[in-house]
Order: sequence, then structure tokens, then C-alpha cells
Amino acid sequence: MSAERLEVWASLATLLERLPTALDAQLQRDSGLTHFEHGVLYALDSAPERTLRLSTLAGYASSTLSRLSRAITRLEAKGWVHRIIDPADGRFTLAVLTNEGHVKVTQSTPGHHALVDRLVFDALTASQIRQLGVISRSISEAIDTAPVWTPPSAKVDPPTL
Amino acid sequence: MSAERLEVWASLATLLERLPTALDAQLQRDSGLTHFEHGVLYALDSAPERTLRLSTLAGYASSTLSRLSRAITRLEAKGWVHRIIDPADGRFTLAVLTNEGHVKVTQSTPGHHALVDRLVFDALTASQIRQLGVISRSISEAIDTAPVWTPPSAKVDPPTL
DNA sequence: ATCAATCACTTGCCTAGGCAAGTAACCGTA
DNA sequence: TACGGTTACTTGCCTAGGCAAGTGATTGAT
Repeated sequence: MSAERLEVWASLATLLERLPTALDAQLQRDSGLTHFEHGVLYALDSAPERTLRLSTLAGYASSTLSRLSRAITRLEAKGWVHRIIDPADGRFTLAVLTNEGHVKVTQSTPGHHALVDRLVFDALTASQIRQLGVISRSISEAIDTAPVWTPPSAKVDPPTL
Repeated sequence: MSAERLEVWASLATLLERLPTALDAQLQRDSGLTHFEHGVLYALDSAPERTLRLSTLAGYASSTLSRLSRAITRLEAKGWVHRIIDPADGRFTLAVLTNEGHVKVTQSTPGHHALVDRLVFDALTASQIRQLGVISRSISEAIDTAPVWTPPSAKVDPPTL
């Protein structure tokens, strides 16, 4: 790997450590939420009927179902969300934002967005902001394309490609 | 927050979830290392005498001393690192990469860098790569400048709604 | 209609890591 | 030289989350 790429990678890797830490610290301190939990509440608040299937929500949050299930359990214990079985298909579980949950997101989002503004957008030019969107999407797509990298030695069947 | 910023933020937040997950998965599977542990070994391998003070290393890794201390304990148990008390000042602890540790980094780095190449650099133009470096550093600097942001009226929400 | 897959979670077990309370080494002051 | 303060970790306790083995609901083939 070239020296220039190494340096860019070092700066990105640093960002990957520090930004989540900074966001979690603010949300935890001001609202008692992790960044992940806030994202879940925010997604539900934006959804029709304030309701989403867990599997859909897991996709939005780039999360495993296991992690989401535990997060929903915590949010349910706080009274911000409740589960119902999908009447259309009993295998699905729907997460529904309660009124208290709606109040919670409404209160916690401004402070969170203010920090994102300060840390991310205030630090960048309009053109860099646009580029950041393009770059982030490109990398995410590359991850989707090669979700699990298979080493030369370990050849598993590549059926659905 | 404007719709455009929301969209950029969504794409960055997605990246912050997915890229570390992808990197950890590859390193764990191929080398039995977390991304963090690999970073520690790599930093030691690059250091003079393959030796660094824990506090210096914590800075490089954007980590708490607590997290680093536990990681060093794990790496020591594997025989890749050992601790010595700094002869110049007994408060400092030096982490030293063993020969086995050097072999370990040498073996694990190519696969890791190949994935970084594939996920990050292959997805971007030369100009985007340069911009990514500038953008990452700008955001990291903003985090340093405002490590803990205090909202105008820091209200903790009441115990139970 | 039956029963074997499959799907959508859920949960037990285990590790990583945060916070805060230690502990040991060193420094500054008197 | 004594000793309180600071520095550099270390560790006990607790929560988050990964993996893999369940569980219940539904679908599909016979």
C-alpha cells in the first residue's frame, strides 16, 4: 500500500474510532441513549404509523437481528417502543413507537443533530459535503458487493452471484 | 437539518456501522484479530525498537488506556507482545512486539490492506481519495476542538415518563 | 392433510470495553 | 527526608453485542 494511501487510511481509521465515540458520548450524557438506539427511535418516528418490521429496521440500521432485538427490549423496558406480532404474518414482529417514544426522539434529536452539524458539516465546504455523500455511498456499495471476502484457500460454493 | 445534509449524514452513519464490521470480520476470520488489535500490533511494528509506551499507543489508537491495557493483556497471552516497566520512569509501561508478534503482523497485514484497497480505494477516484484524507482530518480536528459538547440547557430527562 | 424446510426472530453464553476506584512510581514543597 | 499531589496504568463491575442453538409461524411438496 502506497504511502499516500496509508496516510488517507490512517485518517479514516482514526475517524472511524473517534466519531462514533463522540456521538455516543453526547447522546448518552444528554439523553441516556446510544447512537444506535437513537437511530432506531428516529427511523421508527419517520416510518408510516411509526411502525416497522424488525427485519426492515435491522436493514436500515445495518445491524444484526440479534443486536436489534436486544435494543428493542431495552427501549420497550423504557416505554418508548412496543412489539406486536404482525397480523399479516406471525413470523414478523412489528416495532411501534409509543407516544412517550415520540417525545423522546423529539427531545433528543436537536442536540444530536447540532453535534453532527458541528463535527461534520461545519468542518467542511459545501463541495466537500457533497463529495462525502458520494464517497460514503461508494464505499458502502463496495462493502455490499464483497460482504464477506473469501480468501484464496477457503473456497465455498459461490451460488448466488 | 436540511434534507441534503440528512442524506449525507445517513450515508456516513451507515459507513460508520458497516466498514468497521467488514474489517473486523475479515481480520477475525483470517487472523483471529480485531481491527483494534491489528492496529496495535501494526503501530508497534512501525515503532523504533518495536516498542511504545502504552499512553503513546493509546493516543495513536484513539483508545482509552483501559481498553488498550486489556488488549495488551490479550496480545501478551498470545505471545505477540510483552510489557516491561520503563527503566527511565517506572510509571510508564512499554509494550514491546515479540518476534512472534512481528511474524503475526507480517502475515495478517497483506490480507487486511487488500480488503481496505477493495472496499475503500478501489471504490474511489484519485481525487476522491485525496478529498477523503482532507475530510477525515477536518472532522477529527473538529472532534478534538469540541470533545464534549454541552447543550445550551443540558436537561436530563425525568426518571420515568 | 402432513411434514419437512424456511423464515423471523430470541436467547444463552461469552468477549470487548466503559467508568470509576484502586495502586505504584515519581515530583514538589518544606 | 517526609508527604501530599499527580501520572500511568490496572482492575472490578456492568452493559452491549456476536455467534450459534433454539422457538414458533408459514410455506411447499407430496
